[in-house]
Amino acid sequence: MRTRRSSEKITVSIEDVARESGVSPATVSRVINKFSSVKEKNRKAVLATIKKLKFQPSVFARRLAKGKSDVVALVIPRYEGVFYSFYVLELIRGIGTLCDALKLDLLLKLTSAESALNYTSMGGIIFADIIGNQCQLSNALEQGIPCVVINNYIKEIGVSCISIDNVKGAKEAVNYLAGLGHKRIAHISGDLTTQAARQRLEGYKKGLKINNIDYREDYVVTTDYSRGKARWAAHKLLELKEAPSAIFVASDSMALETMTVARELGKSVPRDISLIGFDDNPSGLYAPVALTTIRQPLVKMAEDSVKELNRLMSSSFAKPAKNLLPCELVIRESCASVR
Amino acid sequence: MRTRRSSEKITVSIEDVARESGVSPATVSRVINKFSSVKEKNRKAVLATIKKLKFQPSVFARRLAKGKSDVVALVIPRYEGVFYSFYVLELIRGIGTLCDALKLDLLLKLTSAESALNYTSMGGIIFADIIGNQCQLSNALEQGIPCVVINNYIKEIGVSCISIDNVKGAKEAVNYLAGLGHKRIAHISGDLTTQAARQRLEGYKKGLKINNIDYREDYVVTTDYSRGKARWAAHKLLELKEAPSAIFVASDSMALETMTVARELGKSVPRDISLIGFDDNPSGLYAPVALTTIRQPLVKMAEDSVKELNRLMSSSFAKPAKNLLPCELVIRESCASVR
DNA sequence: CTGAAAGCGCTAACAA
DNA sequence: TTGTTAGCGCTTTCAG
Repeated sequence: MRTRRSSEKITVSIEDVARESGVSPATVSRVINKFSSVKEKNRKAVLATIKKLKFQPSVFARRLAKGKSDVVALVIPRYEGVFYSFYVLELIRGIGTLCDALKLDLLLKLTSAESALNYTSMGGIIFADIIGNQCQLSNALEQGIPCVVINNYIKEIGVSCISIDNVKGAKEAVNYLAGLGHKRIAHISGDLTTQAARQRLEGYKKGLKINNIDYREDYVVTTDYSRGKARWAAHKLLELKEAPSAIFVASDSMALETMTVARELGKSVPRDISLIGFDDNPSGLYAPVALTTIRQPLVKMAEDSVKELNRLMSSSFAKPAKNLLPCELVIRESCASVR
Repeated sequence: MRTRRSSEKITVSIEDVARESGVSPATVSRVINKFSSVKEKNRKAVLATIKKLKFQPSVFARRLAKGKSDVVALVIPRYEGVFYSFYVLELIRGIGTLCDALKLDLLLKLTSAESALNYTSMGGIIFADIIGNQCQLSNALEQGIPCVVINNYIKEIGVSCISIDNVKGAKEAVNYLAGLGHKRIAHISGDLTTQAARQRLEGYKKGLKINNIDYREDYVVTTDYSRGKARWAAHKLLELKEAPSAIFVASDSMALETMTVARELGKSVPRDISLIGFDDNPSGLYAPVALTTIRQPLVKMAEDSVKELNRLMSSSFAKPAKNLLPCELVIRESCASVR
């Protein structure tokens, strides 16, 4: 006897379709799953009833029976300033669009680094970054769930990584400034708990070395990527007795804040101070002086991450792959050469 | 006999926990679901085994058995320019954070307006906007799924709406300009297939009327919210024989584009042309001249939408509610008074 | 307070 | 080519 909890929501099941079409549930299932073995006549009948009854196969029942899930979880560690970084939005855009195309469900996990995830619903996980949530990553891996990490090149663990060459990008930025004749080049660094910030700092140092410029501790100020901190850092640098003539800033949004501070202090960009950012945030285009920056291929990273995850999800034999994408110097108007 | 498909993924089930703790599956289930009836001793034992075995209850099995889902789907119609509007990101941020807090799963559906959704997985739906996807909305409603619509005040249908008072906001913008002495006030409108754009246009007209300014057709240019179109519209208006002295632009990103065009044409903002936007996009702060704008409480809208959806999902008797939030004039530097 | 047993809606052998 | 049947892992009466 069919007991229905109450008349709350009327769900039409595969059995209803089967009865109505005069076939067995199995045949209906075969039609849904596009088995070629079903006789054309039956297929048509089933398809017709499905439409007539507005039947939609229960996603949960199907996943339970199949023993696997086509859900991609996008885990975004929630830290101060993530959302001002332009980074996340582009990622979501790229990942969301591709998931839709590949008929994968996208589960958005905007969560604190410590919170435990229930992995049973996830067919695979994309980590937008690893910031204090290594634990989530290693647990997932231990559970045998395919994972892709964006923005972090992790050598130690066998996990797929899609990241950009931050060191090279930063080096290039400094190189460019040095090429314009700058000797006093400072750096506003991001949150050093992120690998990207650490690598950009490293690239900055390398860039100096290549150009035989001595590293000065007072020329490096560390922030948490937030605008507030950027403002503070900009003041610190611009009010230095021997102020820098150029600053490489670890993100565009912070570079824009720096530009604002400079103007408030009566300094002209790029005449008095050259500025170069990182991200290619479109806001940089609308700044008083268009911002020179390092562009990272965010949408490509996003798409690659889904493709890679899909590959891992499709075959249990697939081995994780590491991928390092190049970034590109975008010259606009915020840097001048010094005579 | 337990047949396991292959040794692919080892899942530990509620039965394993039961056996290991010397109780029945039902008791384990009761512990998981925090039934107060379980004897303390048993609860402890079960909890211990759960930890020991790293057991996580299968989300799918649970949903199937319970017959309901705690998944919130956020449907974002994918149209040209959605992602440049700042709007979406703020929404995702607010919704994502609150869903996490309420332990609701967030399913992101970045999809074209025509594509059919499988509603069986969704406990409720938030529509980020209704743009050509009325069909998805009415189907969902017909299936009895709780829905909340953001950014659209739909009178005709019994569905919860969270929107802002676009008409009033636009009126206020025009009022402000008129108050500064402007008579030649133009409008760059957004995509008129969106309700927001239509209402802003309406508010613009009302604002003119209140101030006894005649409506001129050549002073209104319609776009699709994209930057390219904004550029075109700006040219069209600024190169008019009798050019306007002020423009109310339907979005900040378009206002910024307009500002750029004005400067390219050698016009100074706000001396030659006053500009006011809509959104309070932070980019406006970094513009050559800080943008005056109308602020909409996006994060509040986002949070309210989740709360409202949660209310609807919690009780099948809950009736949909309509909510109109006010917006606020933010005066910065892009408008000047005319003598 | 606990356990047995019957589903939830679908898939996947196995037979026919 | 199709139907029968036994699960997938959990919840939920209903007894006890």
